[in-house]
Amino acid sequence: MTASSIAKDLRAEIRAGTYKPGDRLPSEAALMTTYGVARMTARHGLSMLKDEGLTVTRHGSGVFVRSFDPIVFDSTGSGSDDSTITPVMDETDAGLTVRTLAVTPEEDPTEEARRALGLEPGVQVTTRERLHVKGRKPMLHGVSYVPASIAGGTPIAEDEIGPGGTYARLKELGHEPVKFHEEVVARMPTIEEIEALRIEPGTAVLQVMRTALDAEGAAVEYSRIVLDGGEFMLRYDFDA
Amino acid sequence: MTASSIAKDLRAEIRAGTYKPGDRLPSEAALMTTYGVARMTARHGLSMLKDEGLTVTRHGSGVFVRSFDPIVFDSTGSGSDDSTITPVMDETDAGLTVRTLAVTPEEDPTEEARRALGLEPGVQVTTRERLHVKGRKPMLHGVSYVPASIAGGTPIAEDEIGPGGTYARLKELGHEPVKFHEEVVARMPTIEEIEALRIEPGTAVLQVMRTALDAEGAAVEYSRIVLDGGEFMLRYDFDA
DNA sequence: GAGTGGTCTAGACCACTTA
DNA sequence: AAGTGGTCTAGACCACTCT
Repeated sequence: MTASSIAKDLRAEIRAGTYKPGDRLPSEAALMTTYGVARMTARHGLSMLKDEGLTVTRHGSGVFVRSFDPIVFDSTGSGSDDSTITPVMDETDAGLTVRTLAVTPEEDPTEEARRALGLEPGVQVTTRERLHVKGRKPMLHGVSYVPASIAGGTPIAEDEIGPGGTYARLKELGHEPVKFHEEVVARMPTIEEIEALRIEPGTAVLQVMRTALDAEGAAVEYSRIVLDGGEFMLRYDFDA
Repeated sequence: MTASSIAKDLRAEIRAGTYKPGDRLPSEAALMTTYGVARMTARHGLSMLKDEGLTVTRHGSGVFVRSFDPIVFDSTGSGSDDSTITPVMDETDAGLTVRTLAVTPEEDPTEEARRALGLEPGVQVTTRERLHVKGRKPMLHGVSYVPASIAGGTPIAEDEIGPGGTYARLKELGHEPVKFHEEVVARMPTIEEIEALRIEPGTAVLQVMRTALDAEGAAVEYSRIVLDGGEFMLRYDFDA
């Protein structure tokens, strides 16, 4: 018997519902005896399921079937219900609270932000870094860049930005975002993200890169948002 | 020395650019001697990088730094350039060709499709399954569901659907899609997807679930699209 | 204390790639 | 043929959880 066939059997049983979300799978010792393999082989079989995102392991406790009941991240939506957050409005629903990690009034932008905002080299930006938390679990990490020529001396460069967040302040400053451009990739988390968002092995992250444009078509904000793929679903509504 | 510290060193060297995309990393044997560890420990260190999506391994050849140069999947876009595909228009750019895998004129929908289309239990659908391929590499797998009451007896239920695909035929039938609703999740691929799309270890997939609505607000098509996360980036343009 | 998963060692044989 | 990664064994010690 091989690690792959152990994984195959357990995977089939999970799909069939023999093991349901939250259930514990057989221990490594149990798999060793039932399949007659060395411990490393049983472990390898279990680690395959973990890498597929089918299970989570708890040290000293066991291997458990994972569940997925996502929060909806709705960029195009205006309203929101209990399980939806609408980041453009900067509301926080779905039991999430925002923690502002850092505000830097003037800073050299990352190359990525500089290009998204269409800035010349050397031009500075105001940077806001935040974490959205649900209970004790960090769910979403966001960094927002606004040209310092717009944000300087305004609440955007302060720790307390006020109700409605960056977009509300931009509107007051005559730079209301009217168009948005988003790019989305799915990738495995970096080590830093695994720690910051406490991401389980076998979980991908969604990275959303959003550029907000004002009525003149000028880029007034760029956000780089990383979401725990095990916790979120994106939603977009648009016309043909 | 531990597996983690080997991974840490190599990760830092990849980020620093010591090893660039396409470069080969030190072999397991080399790591055993430089770090003075057993082979399984060196392997474990390398496998961490693979699981993070930083490297790809080629059996008998070595471990190489991965590159990411994505094709843009632009649902909201109308035009398209060399590296963009606009699925709503059913055009295939970016060197992709479509292979129709199966067309089923009448079938019970999956529960997922039934709910998205708002159909009563027992109502049947026309199903089209396709694969988008770039050279020999499968890139995207899509399954499309249209109520059989609409698609029956039309080219949508034929192998050859004609220019413009499902959306062009729906328009001719008086059910032009005017609104779209998309949901996106990032997850690890299933075994079937790993085989069908030839997905590298450490790569996530993007799953796009799209519902198309006609002018009456009726759902006329539901698509479930799975994209290789190592090959694609999604793009959305929308107004506030 | 008993049971669980996490890590590491030392060695074997196999499969694939490159030259 | 030599070098590479893929798999498995048998055993050790450690860290964490549960009762």
